Amino acid sequence: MNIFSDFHARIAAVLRGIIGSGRLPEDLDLARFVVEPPREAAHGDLAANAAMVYAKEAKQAFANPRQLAVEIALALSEDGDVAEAEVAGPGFINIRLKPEYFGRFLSEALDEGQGYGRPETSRETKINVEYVSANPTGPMHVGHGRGAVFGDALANLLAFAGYDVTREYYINDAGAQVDVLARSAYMRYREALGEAIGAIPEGLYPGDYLKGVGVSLAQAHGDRHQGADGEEWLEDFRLAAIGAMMDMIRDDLAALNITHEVFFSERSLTRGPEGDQVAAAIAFLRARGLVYEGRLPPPKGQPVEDWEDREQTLFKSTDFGDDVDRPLMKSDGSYTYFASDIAYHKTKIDRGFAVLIDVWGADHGGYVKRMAAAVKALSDSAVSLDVKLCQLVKLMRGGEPVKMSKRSGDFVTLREVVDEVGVDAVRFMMLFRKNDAVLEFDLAKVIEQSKDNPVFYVQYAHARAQSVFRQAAAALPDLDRPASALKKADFSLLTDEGEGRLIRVLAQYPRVIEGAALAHEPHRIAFYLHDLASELHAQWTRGKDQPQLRFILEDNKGLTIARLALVALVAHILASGLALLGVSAPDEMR
RNA sequence: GCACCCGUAGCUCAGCUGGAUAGAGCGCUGCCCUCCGAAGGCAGAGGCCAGAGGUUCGAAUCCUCUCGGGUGCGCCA
Repeated sequence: MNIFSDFHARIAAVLRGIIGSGRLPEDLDLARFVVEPPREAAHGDLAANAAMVYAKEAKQAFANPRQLAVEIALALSEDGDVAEAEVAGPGFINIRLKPEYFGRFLSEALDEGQGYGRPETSRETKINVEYVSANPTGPMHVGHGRGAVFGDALANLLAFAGYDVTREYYINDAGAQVDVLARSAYMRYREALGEAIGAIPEGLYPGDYLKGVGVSLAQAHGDRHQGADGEEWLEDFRLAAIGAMMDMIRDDLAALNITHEVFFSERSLTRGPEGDQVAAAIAFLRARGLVYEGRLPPPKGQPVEDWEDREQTLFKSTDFGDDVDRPLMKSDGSYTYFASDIAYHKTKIDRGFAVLIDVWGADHGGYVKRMAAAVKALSDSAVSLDVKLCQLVKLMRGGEPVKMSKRSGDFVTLREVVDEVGVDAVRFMMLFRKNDAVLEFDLAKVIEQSKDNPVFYVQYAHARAQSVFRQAAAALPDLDRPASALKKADFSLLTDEGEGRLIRVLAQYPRVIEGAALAHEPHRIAFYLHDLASELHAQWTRGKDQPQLRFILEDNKGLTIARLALVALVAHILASGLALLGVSAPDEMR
């Protein structure tokens, strides 16, 4: 149950009445106004801006927005659930709800349990979330981890919001880099056969993580390819190395509780059973007059050393808002990465997705416009693409940056971080920041058991709620089994101001979910949970100075049940919200 | 040179797609522990929302420009 959308509907009904009387236009867009929590609690429980939003349309029949507001407020005062509706400021309609309404709300929300907050409107839109898509050439680093956690939480969120979500990973297994990988594996293969290979040559991947691949290649091929002149081993080694890297990446992801439903191979676009899908995609665009042969001006800024002015195959991305048209073929006749990516996104469209979300690193920001242009061109603007860019992660320890030398291949891997601080800390902290803001991740702080550590703070709130139930069972063993009794609690007993605040925060959860899902911003959930935890901790603390505010009162079972119900709902939301973030909700944290 | 992202308290960051007197944590100042969990609690100071225009009932939020920081700029993915 969402009290904001409930009242949005009620106000819309009032507006329809006014439309019926001819004083507002027939085609008024009733989705334009909002019902929201007022900043000041003194303003009531709900605030609506309808009168101001429709000020223009109301000009004929109403002298000013306030007059329209007064009429709406008047109608609302007739509503049995409304205690008071008044007009404030330039035309805000402030609504105070009756306690019985909140009682019904709490009862219904408890009934929904952990499903509380799920949007009431069920949407069946198919959404594809492509995330991670790290190159299969080595272990994942912390930056990859951010995109991974972000994409995963976003997918959870969208699924909770009722969308049909597919989690997908695009394996970049077709370019020159995987040849480099294969050659690097070849060095390790020779090493495994006992050869002294010395330092890994410049341009190859030096990391130790390929040693295992070398060993298994040596086992599989013996010394057959040792000292080979040509590279007839390349194809086999490439496949083996990619396979091993993907296994490693999948393991790293599993350590973060991340699994994808689809792993889509770039190579399969040209070598799969469907034939050359890149050629097909280009032909598709060509048929629409969006591909041509032409010349591109040399790029400004840093001069390109070997710039060669030549005619090339270009996609007319400028027709769709890009800055320049983009090449589809390299000078050696092979496809550009962009061409493959066009074909890949075409498969998403062909597979019936109406919304595409790509999660990339911020360094790929320059690529967004052309991809958006491609999706528009491919779908005739019917499919939307939202590219979420994740900013970099600054790894810290106790306020000091963690040194990483990339040259020696000695960088901190995602796996090392997860092993050190745990999944919960990594996931929560990655989501406790907007995706496009740089994230400082302090290895020391995130495992601190203190109020300063948001991970702990939120998890502790859940543990504390559970602790209340344990205490209740011990203190009042003859209490009616809470689970069944909670719904029927007399919520009118919850008259304390702190309890009122808690209820108001609870009521916002569906709104937060909806907003976060719409904006593709899972961090909003993390911040909301922090607020909710804060409100629970605050109420708990008030019980220290004011014993009558404690959740458990041995001499007042009715009030105790009502308060336990409140705590139960908080716990449900904490558990469900944390689950969306992929963070555990422990029952105790001793 | 161009494009995109960012600029909010001393620091790290929110700000619910345009709402009312801009918030949180840390740090700072001052109080508070016999008490369901003090791994805390309460109160206070701290702001030209980078700057200047514009849009309107109303702007941190939208538009334009300027300044400052980051990212990227055929045949890398």
